[in-house]
Parts: sequence; C-alpha cells; structure tokens
Amino acid sequence: MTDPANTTASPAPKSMDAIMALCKRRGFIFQASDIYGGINGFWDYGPLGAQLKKNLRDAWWQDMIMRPCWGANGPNGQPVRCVPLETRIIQHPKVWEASGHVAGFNDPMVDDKETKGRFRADHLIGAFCAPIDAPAPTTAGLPAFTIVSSTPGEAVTILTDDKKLRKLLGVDGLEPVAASSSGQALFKCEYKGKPVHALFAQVPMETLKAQFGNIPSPFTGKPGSLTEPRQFNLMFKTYVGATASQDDIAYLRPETAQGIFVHFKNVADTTRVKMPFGIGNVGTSFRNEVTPRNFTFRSREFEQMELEFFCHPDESQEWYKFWRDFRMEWWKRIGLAGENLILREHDKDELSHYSCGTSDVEYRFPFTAPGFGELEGIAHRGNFDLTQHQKHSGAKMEYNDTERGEILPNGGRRGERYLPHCIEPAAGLDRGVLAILCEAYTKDESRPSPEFMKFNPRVAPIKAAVFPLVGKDGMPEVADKLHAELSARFWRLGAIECDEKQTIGKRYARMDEAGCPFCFTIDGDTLKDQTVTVRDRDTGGQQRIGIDKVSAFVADKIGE
RNA sequence: GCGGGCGUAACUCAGUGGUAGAGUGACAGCCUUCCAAGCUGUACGUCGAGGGUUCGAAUCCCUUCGCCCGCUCCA
Repeated sequence: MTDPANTTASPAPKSMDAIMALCKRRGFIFQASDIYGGINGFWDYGPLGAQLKKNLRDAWWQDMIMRPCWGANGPNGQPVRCVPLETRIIQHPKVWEASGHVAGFNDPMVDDKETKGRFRADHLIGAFCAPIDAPAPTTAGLPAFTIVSSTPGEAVTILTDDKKLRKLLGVDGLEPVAASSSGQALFKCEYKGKPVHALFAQVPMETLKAQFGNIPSPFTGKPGSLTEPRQFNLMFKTYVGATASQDDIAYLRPETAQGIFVHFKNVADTTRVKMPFGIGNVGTSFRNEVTPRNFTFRSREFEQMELEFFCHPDESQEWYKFWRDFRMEWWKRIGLAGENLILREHDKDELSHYSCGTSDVEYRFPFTAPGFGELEGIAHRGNFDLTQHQKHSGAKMEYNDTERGEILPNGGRRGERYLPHCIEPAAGLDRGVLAILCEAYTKDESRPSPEFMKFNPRVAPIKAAVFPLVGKDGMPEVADKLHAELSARFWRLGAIECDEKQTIGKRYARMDEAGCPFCFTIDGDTLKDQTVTVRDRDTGGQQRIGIDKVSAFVADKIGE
C-alpha cells in the first residue's frame, strides 16, 4: 500500500462497516462457512456478488482477450493479439521451484531488523569458538559470529575471499585443522586477536529459536537484531494421490502466470500467433497469508486475471508503457473513474532484480484511506520466467521470429531466434469487485433510498427492473410481457427483475440497494399511449419512452 | 505474530444474574396511479462455539472461533 504522505485531499471515507452490512444484507458477500463460525481469510459471494464478479471477469475477458484494448492498435501499429489459456491450480512442483516461489517462501526465515537482510534459518552458519588449548568446541553454545551460507565449507570460502567481512566480524588467519566432515568444518583462526578453534556448523534450530536475541547478526556481527525464525508458508501444500507421502507433495498455485509460461511454446506452436502476442489466464490462486485482513482484500483464496504479453526485447519498453496506460483506462471505464484510482510507478529500489519497470493500479479503499491498495500490477518481467523454465525443465523456450533477420534472395526473412520479453498485467478479480463495491456505495440522506449502489451498468448484476405501478388494471400483464422481452434479450448479461409487491417507492429503494441502474414502470398512461417511465437510479429522475424502445434503451446503456 | 474492541433476528442495536426485546427489513392481505407512504397480520433466535461457577447465565470466569482497528508482515 502506498504511503499516504503524497496523496491528494480525500473525501470523507465511506464506512466499511456500512458497506459490509449492505453486502451481507443484499447478498453480495457472505462469510465462508458462515454457520460454522466462518473460516479465517475466506469469503463467499452471494447471488448478486456472484453475478457482479462474473460481469467483471467477462469484461476483462472481452477487453483483454477477445477484442484487446477495445480494438485499438498497439505501439507497433497493429491490432493487439491475445489468446486465452486455462491452466491447473496444481502444477508440477518443479514449476514453483523454477518460479522461485518454493525456495523463497517455504522455509523458516530470519530477518535482521537492523539491516533488513533476510535469510533462510537453515543457512545460518555459526562459528563456535573455544580457546586453542581447550577441548574442541561443539555446537552446544552460542556462535561467536555467523555467516549466511548453505554449507560450512562455503561459509569458510566466503570468509576467506572477503576481507571486508573478516574485518567486520573480527576474524583472520583461517587454517583448516581437520578434513571437513559432513556439515561441519574445524578451523584454527584468530578471533578478535586471540587464537581459537572455530567449528563452522549450521546453527541448530533449537538454538536459533531460543537464543535469536543473543546470536550475532551475519550482517553486522552484533547480537540483538535478529528475529525469531518464522515460517512463511505462503504456499498451500497438498498431496497428489492417495498415499500422502513426502514424495507426493504438491502446491496450490500462488499465481496463474506460471501456467502461461509453461505453455508458452505450446501456444506459439499451435495457434499461429505471431510475436508480439499475449496469453491470458483467469483463475483461482491461493496464498497462506500471514494476516488475512480487510474484508475480501487479502483473502487466502482469490481469483486473478493475468495476461502475459510476449514481445521482442527491443520493443518491450513501449509495450510496457502501452499496457500500463491501457490498464489504468480500463479500470476507469469499468467504473472506478474518480480520484480514488491512481497509477503508481514503482521506485527503482522496489523493483524485482529482473524487472525494469513495474506499475500498480491502486484504489483508495475506505480501509486504506488516505493511502491506496493494489488492484493490479503491470510488470516488465524481461525474460526472467522463460529463462527460469528453460533452465529447470530443459525445454527450449526460444521463439523463432520469421519476420525478423536479414532479407533472403527470395524476399523472405532469415528469421531470428530469441527469448521474448514479457509484460505482465496481473489483476486481482476479487479486489476489483471489492473496489467496485466500495466505489459504488453511496449514501445520500436526502434521498428516499439513502443507501444505494452506483454500479456501472456494464457490471451491474441486475440490469433492469420492470414494475407495474399498481397490481391491477392490466398493468401486471403488460409488465410481465416487457419483462419477458427484456429477459430474452439480456439474460446473458445479468438479471432482469419484475416486481409488483409493495409500494413503488419500496421497490425503487430495493433496486437502488442492489445497484440496478434502470427501472421501467407501467402506469395508467402506458395502457393509453404505449409509453413507460424510465427511472434513473443515480438521480431518481424519470422520463417517458415508448415501450417498444425499452430494449434498445437498455442495450445502449449497458454497452451491448 | 503482538495489543485493543466487538460478536444477541436478514440489518442496526437494547438487554449486565431471574419469562430473549425494539426499530428496520422480509412475507401475506387490504389500500394505493411514482419514491423505504398507510392499515392489519405472520414468520424469523444453537444470544458465535465449548466448558465452568450458580437454584438459575445473553449477563460472571476459562478456553476457542470469527470480524474490525492499530502495530508487524506482505516473494
């Protein structure tokens, strides 16, 4: 989330409690496993929420895959080309090794609070020292100093090669005493000027857990700044097959993107797509969040809409900017048009080591205000992922671009082989829904219906409602007919409601809370002149149109 | 992970040791020709869960689950 310091003056934040109450009351969002007391970090969608979410997902699919960027040309002057893909939640475990997810976050990690350095707890090699004439040291006590390394032997090598580090830690003159056994290495050296025996070995986990406050930091040599080893099990573990042994461990994906990289060649080889092109994947992902918080914002199960757009390295910067700008426009057009939406370019020190540009589309949620929360990240990932998968799988990921290379005598091109670069607009579907709910929620005490949901008609779960003003004089029959006509035409996009119960004001109010943009009312005049009133949700205003024009009116408003 | 707050009807909440309540909403009927209007009626509760104290617990104690807030964390 963004530091609130550099934000513009914000309007009074909406009450998250009120939004959550409405979500429950009207069936947008329920707590998962509600009758059992709920389960931390999981939320379900009710009837209106499920349709709202589907409409947002469909909008992404349409505007990113089927007709990318509303039919606009890309920076190369050509229409943008994208194809869909659907990959599994469970992938081969090696996929997550290649992507870096397993290595980075499946081990207990220790942080150094002073330097912000982080390392795997089992990579902390300690030097256990004892005076030269005393019995040989063991790993029972506290290490005199520590080094981050995967093996004791490597730790000694690091020390030997790094004069600066030796000085920092106060050690010098390393000489092996005995051949290193597995997991340990005994050396003679000077520590803070005194000759000692130093046993290099992994700091036992029990020692680290109990004494983390007294163990010297590998970055400063001083104790007191290390944190307790903490398990970052952000990957959901499961077992494939019925035996559930260690060999059968698999993970639920933490992102959909890797499925795309895995199939990059398959798609390129089978669909006649030509560089540049994108592959989109929508699906559920899982992260064992440390702290699920803020309604659905940080859920443990969530849905992503990810596009990986592949292009020639030379064109990657232009495409990065293109996607970044388009994605911002897209969210605006979907209904987040106000000043609560910002595009934020990451600072250099925020970037991953392989990325040469990342932006976030961020929304000012009531619970982040005056700061912002991430809706989507647009990252220039270079060729990092394809390189990783090429390395780990052994499969060749190079693309043969037949539109590049020198011109041959026959007029064709020689072709150029390269690893494409990749631009990744990765959006959170559930976060998008939440942002839309927050943006749509409006409170206006001066209205007969003070609370209402100002959904963009394209995503509104209920597209229109038809009411007979009163339940007699043939009005219900006319309403039923109009309702049937609208349903037949628009059922693919959302619900068309028909309601003759209660007073008209109550029915309008009900639709306002559900975010239905238009209500059509059959009244006495309808029977005489074949017109109905259209009541606008946001203004409460009315106009009369011919009953035969209603369908076209709706189609126009919902952008069909 | 730490600290604070909360949990009673679909929603908002009252009830602090003695028969579980109100408003709103929902539903049915009447009425009603455009904005939660009116009248009548109906339904809706494991008082978050488990245990303890007590003659008796929504209420006191312990445990636990969930949500919210603040720190922390967030590849």
